[in-house]
Amino acid sequence: MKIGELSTCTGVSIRSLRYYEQQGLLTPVRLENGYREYSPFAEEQVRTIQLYLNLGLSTEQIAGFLHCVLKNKESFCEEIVPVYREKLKEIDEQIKLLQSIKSNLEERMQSILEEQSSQEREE
Amino acid sequence: MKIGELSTCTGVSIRSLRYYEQQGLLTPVRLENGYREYSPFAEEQVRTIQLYLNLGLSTEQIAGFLHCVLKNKESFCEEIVPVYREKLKEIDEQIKLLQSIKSNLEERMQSILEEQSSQEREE
DNA sequence: CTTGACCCTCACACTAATGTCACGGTTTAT
DNA sequence: ATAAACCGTGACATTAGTGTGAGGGTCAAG
Repeated sequence: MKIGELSTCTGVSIRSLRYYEQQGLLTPVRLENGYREYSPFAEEQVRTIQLYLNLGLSTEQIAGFLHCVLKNKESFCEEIVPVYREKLKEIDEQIKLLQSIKSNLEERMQSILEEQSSQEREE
Repeated sequence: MKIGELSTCTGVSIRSLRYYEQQGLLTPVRLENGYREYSPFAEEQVRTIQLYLNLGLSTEQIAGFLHCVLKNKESFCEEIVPVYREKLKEIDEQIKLLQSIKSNLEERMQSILEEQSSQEREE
């Protein structure tokens, strides 16, 4: 399978496929003419990469356990647990920050709206 | 007040003060020697900028209402309401996304831990 | 043999605020 | 007069994944 086919059947851009290779996530062989040749398993592999990217993991983190996940069930890969834990912690912090900003914004919004309506009554 | 003093008394780096100027948030006059001279109000102005940056607004957004906020009470500035609304919408989307990723991660984590403990019992 | 559809590499752009370095002028105190 | 402490501009780096374009090789069908 050449890169164009893999791109079409996965919906991932050629640019991204080459980037994943550069990050060590894909290792196609090269034909004599220099073209990348992907095994049939590459399709699933790309979908797996996308799955983890959508979980907010970096290519570097994914590179750390991808080889294991592709051979075994995810639950067999101990490498993945600390990554999940770290990501969860990070997400919790982000949510907390966003919620505090949200409260702050809502309060300010409320003050403005109240004051504006009281000004209207005075006019 | 020169830039070093303003930096010291606000805790904002000189680099950032110059950047704010470039973004139209600060407009110090220039002395004959080319040095920036800030008015005494600049200190409050910088604190105000920081406040809005910490609410996650961009310098461009801040530039849109800063002049008003510095002259009037915030509640007098209608320009600010749509910015707050937009930011709130954005934050809600981010929180939603983070929470769905969080659930997903927690489920996966749970599966792994359950399966691992069941494997231990088999050994 | 030419055209079109592939493929290759390299490299710059993007976002946004900040850090940092180079290079050079100014002011102040000794 | 010289050194230290300021100030100025300009430019590159950072993050991480992706888009995009240049310039050029390959291959298959007509």
